[in-house]
Amino acid sequence: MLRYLGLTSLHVASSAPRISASFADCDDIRLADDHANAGNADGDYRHDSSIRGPLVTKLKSFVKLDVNEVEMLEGFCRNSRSYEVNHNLIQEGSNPGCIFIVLSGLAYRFKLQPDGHRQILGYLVPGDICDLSFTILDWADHNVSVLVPSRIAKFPLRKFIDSVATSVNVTRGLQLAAHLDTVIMREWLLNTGQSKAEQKLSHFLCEMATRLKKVGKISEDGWFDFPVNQVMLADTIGLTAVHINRTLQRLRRDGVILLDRRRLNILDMRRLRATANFEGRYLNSLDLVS
Amino acid sequence: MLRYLGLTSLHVASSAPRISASFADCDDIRLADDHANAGNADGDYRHDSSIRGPLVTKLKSFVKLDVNEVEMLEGFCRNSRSYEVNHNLIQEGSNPGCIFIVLSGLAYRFKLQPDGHRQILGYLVPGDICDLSFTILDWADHNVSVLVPSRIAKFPLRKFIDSVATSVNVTRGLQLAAHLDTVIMREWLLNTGQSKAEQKLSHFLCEMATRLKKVGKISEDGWFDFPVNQVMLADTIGLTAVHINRTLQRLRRDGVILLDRRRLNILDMRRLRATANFEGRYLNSLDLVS
DNA sequence: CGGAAGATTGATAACTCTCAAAAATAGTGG
DNA sequence: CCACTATTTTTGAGAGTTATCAATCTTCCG
Repeated sequence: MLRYLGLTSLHVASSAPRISASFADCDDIRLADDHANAGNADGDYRHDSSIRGPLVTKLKSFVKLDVNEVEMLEGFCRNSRSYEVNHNLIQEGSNPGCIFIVLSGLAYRFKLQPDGHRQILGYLVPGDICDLSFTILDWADHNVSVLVPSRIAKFPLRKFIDSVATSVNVTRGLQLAAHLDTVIMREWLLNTGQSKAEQKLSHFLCEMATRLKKVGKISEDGWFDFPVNQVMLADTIGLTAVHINRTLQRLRRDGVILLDRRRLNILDMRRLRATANFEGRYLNSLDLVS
Repeated sequence: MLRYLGLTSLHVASSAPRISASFADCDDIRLADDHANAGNADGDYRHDSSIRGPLVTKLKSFVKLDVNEVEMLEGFCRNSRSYEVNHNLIQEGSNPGCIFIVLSGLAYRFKLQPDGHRQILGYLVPGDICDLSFTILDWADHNVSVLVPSRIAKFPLRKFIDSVATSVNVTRGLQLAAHLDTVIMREWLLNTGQSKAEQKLSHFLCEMATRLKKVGKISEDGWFDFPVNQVMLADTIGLTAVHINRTLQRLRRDGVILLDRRRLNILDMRRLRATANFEGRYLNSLDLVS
């Protein structure tokens, strides 16, 4: 029952004014290991997500999985460790030879240009894999780094490909996961093409909130860890940090969001979505209808 | 030998001041049909590209193909027709049930927002397929339209998937083609994140020139059809048409490009690449090393 | 020829960047 | 727990870039 206590304490903590660890890895370490072989009967999703780890939760939103398939996915996550801030998981131009699965924390994809410009290309929340495209070409065209202390599983690419091939459902689930990455990227293209800073920023906040909510990282009172600093926000949506700062201030002044010490609370989602022109559908468009 | 005459006339025409048809479909119609069953021995690539059609050329840059595999690809292109400007190939939210292969001309992917903003997400040059992701999910998250009169092949999705599955090389070639689309999209994200109009526009021109050159659409004297008007350029890189106009003028005044009546000539590629921070490597990174 | 679409121009407003400095916060070791 | 440093956030002023709007000119096409 210790495991449940661990979970409970997490949930309780989340209504306290500050959750220091929901993004850090300490909470989830035991979960990932203790419950690897659990094989519980299907419960509700919130329950599942905590017990089974985020990868299973994510794939279960795409496809039905039997016990063996869940076991396979958990096997991918068994060998995990904690990475410190700024650890480079994948280097542009390298051949990683393995895939990484984010179990807790936050990672990001980015490119660097000779002129110093850093463009952030995407974020990886718990349950996300980097990089499924290695099953096609084991050569990275961009970097992946860790944003906060994160627990991340590593699994040999060759074994991964062979395992996945044994299950139609897992194969399809992972294909859909990869496709969702593409869909999100297209939405980013749409968003960065917008002219106004407030709209771009709002859209990004909407997306992150929606994705984090899906993996249970937002507490009931609406607060969630949001460790993306203003320089990163700038490199994400293609503005300067100073301008990000002023845009955030406007959102705060208008009572749309609260943002303090790397924790965010969206007070007026309706308004944020409106200014963002945010249609969350693309994030759920691949989900099972059932 | 009529076929060769057809080719020759195309090549000759390309050194004349104006090539009216290199983007239009009339030239390629016969090629696609007449040579579907040619099965020539391997010649040099330039030769292949004209005779075999752009799809085979493209995949041959990724993988080695035997006669049967070439035949399969040509089979995909056999049922082709000409589409007029602005014909909508794929509608957001629809289930096309087939794939389209651009044989000649130019098509583009785009999204429309409620506020009227149109974002162009990518261009399809001859040899490009839309959309390989339908093999995963037959549901379009964006639109695809035709920019100039274009010859485009249509092939049933179900049959496509089954055929492809019979060949390891074709499967891998198509996977790489899909992956290249992703790589290009990431580069767009990098590019649209840049701050300066001149850089963004230059980068886009570099990319299009490089891709079109690869499929033999640029004549020896450097001219090529470039039917992307200033409104579309604006919607591509996220600026207004007026600003595009002024940026183009600067590029012309500086002697970097010539652009007249939908035909473009890049006079100073070195300078264009420099202002664009363009590293064409990403476009060739999946090619066979051989 | 005549209308439609596309390109160009000018003036002005709005937005975003740059630079530099100060304030607040986070992280570290004593 | 405090002191100290590094990082991050905030502020201000001014310059530079881009958007907006409306009009004119050019090209395209039937």
